[in-house]
Amino acid sequence: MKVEEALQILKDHGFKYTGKREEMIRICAAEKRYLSAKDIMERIKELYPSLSFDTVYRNISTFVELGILEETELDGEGKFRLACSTDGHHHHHVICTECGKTSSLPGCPMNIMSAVPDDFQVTGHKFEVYGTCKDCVAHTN
Amino acid sequence: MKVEEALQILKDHGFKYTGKREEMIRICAAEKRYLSAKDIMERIKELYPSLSFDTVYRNISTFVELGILEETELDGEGKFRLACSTDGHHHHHVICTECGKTSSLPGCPMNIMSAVPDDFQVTGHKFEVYGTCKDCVAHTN
DNA sequence: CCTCAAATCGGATTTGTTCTGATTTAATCC
DNA sequence: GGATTAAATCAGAACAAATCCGATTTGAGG
Repeated sequence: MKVEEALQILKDHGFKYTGKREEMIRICAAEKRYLSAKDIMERIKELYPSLSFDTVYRNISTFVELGILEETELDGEGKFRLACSTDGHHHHHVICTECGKTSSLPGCPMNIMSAVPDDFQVTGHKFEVYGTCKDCVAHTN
Repeated sequence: MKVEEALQILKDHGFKYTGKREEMIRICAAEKRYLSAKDIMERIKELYPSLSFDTVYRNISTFVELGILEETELDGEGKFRLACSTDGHHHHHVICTECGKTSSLPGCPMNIMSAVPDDFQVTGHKFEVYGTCKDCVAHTN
């Protein structure tokens, strides 16, 4: 997803444009990596030194609800990255547990889903591969 | 996994036997369901009314490290269930997001893993299907 | 039994996140 | 363009899950 698309989605849903929102999206768009709320805070401080965490958290959850950001959970805290599903097919990621960097995996093991017992109404699924990326392996040596 | 197996694992690793540990394992063994630390606390209060969180949390993480319990995260809190991988093949679950109830899925989409880029050293993976179980669907109607 | 490390207690503390009420600001309408 | 208004932001309090701490108890081995 591109920054402009994300801003359009916000507009289409009647949300106001603010420089802070755009900057948050830009920060997420800048890296193929999951960022924590704290990471985003840190980066946004350059442009908006007095941004409160409330704003960051509230905007993040708006973005997640609108499908602008994807969420996962690492080390007991929420991590976020710009959604990329709209770029093409539904797919999943390998995630570096050290730095959050991601890489796409082709396809989705949805075929298994046909084996889900009838007494469950499926609402979603998560498939994530965890690992250590080249850079982080190097660092720990 | 059976309660006796779990206790044996503890013994083999030089951990002491305590009634509280056994009871925690029994509680988890009693249901094919993910329980939160709070759930476990509640249930154990019948036998041990004055158990402290610390004990529950510390024991839970010991159990997870030893592979006695499996961990996941729902609604921003850790949930746990007795590991069942040792019962047979490596597999995954459908999880009811309302009550934590689980049902097994056959196989694992590890075949996709061959597509993981070389610059990632894989350490683990998670595949979970989420849904609402029959009972919980009925409840919300 | 005695000893000692491990386990537990109880409460304080930390950390990530959400809430609240007051203030500011972007979009709309005259 | 200026007034209006609902949304966005702020600052800090409040919250909940989880961890840490020093003091006390307890299981296992000698």
